[in-house]
Amino acid sequence: MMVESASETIRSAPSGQNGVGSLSGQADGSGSGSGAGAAGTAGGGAGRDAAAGADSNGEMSPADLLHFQQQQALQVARQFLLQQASGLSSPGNNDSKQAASAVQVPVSVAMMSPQMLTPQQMQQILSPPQLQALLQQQQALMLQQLQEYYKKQQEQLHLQLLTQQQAGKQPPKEALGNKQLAFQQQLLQMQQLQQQHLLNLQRQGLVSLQPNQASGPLQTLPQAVCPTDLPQLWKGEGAPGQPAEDSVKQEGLDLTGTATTATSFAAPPKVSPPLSHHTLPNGQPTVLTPRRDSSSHEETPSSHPLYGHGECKWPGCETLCEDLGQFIKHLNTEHALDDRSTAQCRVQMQVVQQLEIQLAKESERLQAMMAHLHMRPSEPKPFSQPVTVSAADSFPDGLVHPPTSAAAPVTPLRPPGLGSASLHSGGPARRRSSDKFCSPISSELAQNHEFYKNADVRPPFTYASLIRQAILETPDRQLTLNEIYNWFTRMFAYFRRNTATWKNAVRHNLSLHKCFVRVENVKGAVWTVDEREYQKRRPPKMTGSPTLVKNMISSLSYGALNASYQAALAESSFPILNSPGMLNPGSTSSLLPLSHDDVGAPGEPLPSNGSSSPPRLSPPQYSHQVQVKEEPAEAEEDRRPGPALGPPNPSTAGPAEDRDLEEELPGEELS
DNA sequence: CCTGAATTAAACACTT
DNA sequence: GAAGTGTTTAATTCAG
Repeated sequence: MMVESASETIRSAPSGQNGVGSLSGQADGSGSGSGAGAAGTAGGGAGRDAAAGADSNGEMSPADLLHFQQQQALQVARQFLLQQASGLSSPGNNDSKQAASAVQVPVSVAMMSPQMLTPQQMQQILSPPQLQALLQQQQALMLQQLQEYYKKQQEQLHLQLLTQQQAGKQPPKEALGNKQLAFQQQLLQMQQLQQQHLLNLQRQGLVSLQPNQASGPLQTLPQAVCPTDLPQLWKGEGAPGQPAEDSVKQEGLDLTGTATTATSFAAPPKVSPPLSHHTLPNGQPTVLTPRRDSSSHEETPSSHPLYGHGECKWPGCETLCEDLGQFIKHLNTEHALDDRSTAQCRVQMQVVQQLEIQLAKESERLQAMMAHLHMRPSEPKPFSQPVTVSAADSFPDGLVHPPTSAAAPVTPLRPPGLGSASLHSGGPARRRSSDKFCSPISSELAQNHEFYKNADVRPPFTYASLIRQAILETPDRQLTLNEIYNWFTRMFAYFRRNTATWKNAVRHNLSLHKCFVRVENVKGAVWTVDEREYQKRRPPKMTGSPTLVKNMISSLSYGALNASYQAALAESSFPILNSPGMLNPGSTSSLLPLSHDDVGAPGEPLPSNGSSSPPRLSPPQYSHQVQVKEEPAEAEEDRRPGPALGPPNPSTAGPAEDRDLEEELPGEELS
């Protein structure tokens, strides 16, 4: 299986280069090939290029390999995610009859999405002493077990890693083996992450995974639960549209006798202490419910989270076991601590991680919504923040973390604020809506600087905006072509390869856009940016569709969550929505740079722009600017590029810009 | 469906 | 002549 998928991915990889855009890339290749039939040269070129791509893949570099493996791991994770999501509806399905094993606690608790319960509610449900005792008991128990296992695992993993790394040094012959090893390493990383996550969650008390799943990632889950549905979940009505009645009923009967939030949450008290037969192979009990058979709670109720409905719930296993004893035996033999198991664990970890991230997002969104509506959230971010942080910081071992960027461990392949754009959006850099309306390249870049620097992910900006950024970042706002190249390679890992392509694109953009002005300098030709031109070329879209502007503004101001907004969020996870700043309604500062860049405030917050005044942009100004910004630009277009950059923000950049231009290009251009 | 923007590829001219 | 730089054209894709 490994082999097949590997080769397949390799095959498809060439065109995409970054794997992401393989589809469009291929289409491109063939398209231009056939289309270029008319133009003989072009066709030949395309063909040759494709061949070259294949070549380069034949001898995949280690980096490529790793990248490809990352993609694959993610793929697998996504699949699992889907599975888990569909199996979600039957949360506590597993037996509760049996004296609950330690793991069971979180199971039942999990269903109730505790993070949504206020302390008050909890107190209503349980008497304080009860609650206290319960919590302590469970937490201690879980913690102990998890830590124990985690420790063991660590040692094992370490050893494995060492051996793997050694083995991985062998060259071509064992390419395949190496791939597997590397893949497993990836998976190991994931697993560790997951373990840690679980620990953290447990520490935070009563936090479990089920709710996350219930609110699954909008991007991936087919039956994603929209935020408005969540309350229903809290009420114990089961996942909407899912045949979860059985499990719910079961849970209710066994534990509490009712299915309401309150009572079902009270279930845990029954949970009896340790008694688990052996150390649990993985600390996350709830997730491994089968999607389909979850409703049929036939045979043996078991105390093991990995055992249910007479079969092993280990991912991809489904081995039938007569009873618990047999299952335990099976578990110990088939799912011992080996490479495969750890790999699978790792995948599962990724699943959980994704879900947690999603939950965090939703929580934050809720916060923002409530803030907007002047409601006071009863519980300010139970663990939405920790989710992100915990993965990164609470890693005692430091064993196999991606040495890349800080962002990498949490969201391996995508920049924190960037969402899935680079992950599974169509082409690499094509169609970057973020570039148009949402993402301020400067702030986005500042935030994810490390990420782009290290991750081989194509930045979601247009060449033009990147070039501009490069130029504007310099003190004198001018760069030679070569310096621009260097900036690209310095700032983005992605541009460290494929040089011919993007360099050509850079040159092309420099020539194509009027906003880039070539200036003969003492030391040769340098390129500068004509901000006015740059701004001019963007507005049209905004002016063209007032509704769009409106939507955007409302989004920015946390207005109604209209459908398009949701869709956009789900689909592409706009940076603007995900960026930390945006999640905090109060922080106008984060909001400002955002628009001020792409709205085109000429005065970019540059390190050293002596002339234009960077620190202006007060909120009111900003919003005003958004709405009006077109006018000046267009008027300016018709008229001459005079001092009229419009009322909103005239004096700042306009004149300054002018001065710059006049200085650098003696009047000639600006036609 | 049309249009504009962006990307990619390629040819060509010019300079070093 | 090769390499780098700059300009231009064309094809394609995508979003509005």
